[in-house]
Amino acid sequence: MASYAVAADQLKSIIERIERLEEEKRAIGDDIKDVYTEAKGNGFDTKALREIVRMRRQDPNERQEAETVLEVYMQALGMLPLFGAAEKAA
Amino acid sequence: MASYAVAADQLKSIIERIERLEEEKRAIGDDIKDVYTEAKGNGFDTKALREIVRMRRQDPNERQEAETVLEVYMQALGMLPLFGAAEKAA
Amino acid sequence: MASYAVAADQLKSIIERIERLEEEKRAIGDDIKDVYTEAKGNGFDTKALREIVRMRRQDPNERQEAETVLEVYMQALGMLPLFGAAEKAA
Amino acid sequence: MASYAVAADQLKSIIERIERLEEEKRAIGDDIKDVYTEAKGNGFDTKALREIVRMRRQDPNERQEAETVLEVYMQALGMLPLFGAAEKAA
DNA sequence: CACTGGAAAATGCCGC
DNA sequence: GCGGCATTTTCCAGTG
Repeated sequence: MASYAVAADQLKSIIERIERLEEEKRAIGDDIKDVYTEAKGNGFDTKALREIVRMRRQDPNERQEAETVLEVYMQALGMLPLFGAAEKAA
Repeated sequence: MASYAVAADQLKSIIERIERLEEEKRAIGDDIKDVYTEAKGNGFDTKALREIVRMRRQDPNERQEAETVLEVYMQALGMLPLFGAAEKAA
Repeated sequence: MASYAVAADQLKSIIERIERLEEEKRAIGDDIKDVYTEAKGNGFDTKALREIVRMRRQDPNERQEAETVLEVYMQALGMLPLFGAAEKAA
Repeated sequence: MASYAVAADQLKSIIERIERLEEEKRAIGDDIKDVYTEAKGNGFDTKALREIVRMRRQDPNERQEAETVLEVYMQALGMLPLFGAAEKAA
């Protein structure tokens, strides 16, 4: 019977730890939002900012590969790639 | 009192119409998923496919503008744009 | 070389199928919007309507989670289960 | 010309602040994952744990929607409200 | 007409 | 390794 009590205590502890961490995470998420809002107020384009952040987060090699696949498909569809592939080889 | 009954009938009708339409919408969503799955089975890169679809959906001018902003930011951050801007002017 | 052409055709076919399906999906989305708009014109509260639809959509899921250990955990945490176990067996 | 430099500095600052915050956020996300992993090692069902956390998170929202016409609609549709209106007034 | 909040899509992760 | 789930991000309608 005591074991149930122990389990209940454990459970409570787990849930509370998670909730505390999630609260922190949410707070930081809000901070991030604030930075974007402030940036916007200073005339920056938040969508472009987000894209920059995303690009920097990615592995350059992966990004490169993804881009290459994309261009092959665009070629096949007759969509001119915005930029030539040739100069990349250089 | 009858007016309540009428309203209840109207309400039911509204809800059911929406639910029917949402069911259709969901079914089409499943179809789309199937196409991607099949494409994947044929060796296509679904992520790139999704990007192609997204690009074709976008207004070319908007895409162009967004890209321009992005490059300005990348320049300012010393991130070499993957492709030169010069050739675009051409 | 022909294989590239084939792949290009396949690719076009895939993209077009997706685009067609997405167009259908979008049209249905518009229909749904129309129903809400019309309902609003008849004095219904669209927000509440959406809530109703959401609730009815979620119900089946809740039934499925009946077999989880959820209730045991809720008991241990002093959260009353929404419904007694007895009535579920019924 | 100096203004460009200023803007570039501002931009760098913004990006770096976001990246720092995202790193913190990611770290906390990892901590949360760790708690779940540890709990699992102690015999808890992580899926049920997540459900508990979600339920506790949603409760406040449900309280807020108390003032909607939801119940009227539910009545009209023969859906019993989860809780009586009387106890809400309390 | 910009902004906030909510729905939809997409990405990433975990379990099988 | 893949399918399904959860999270995250994006989009869009409603609102001030």
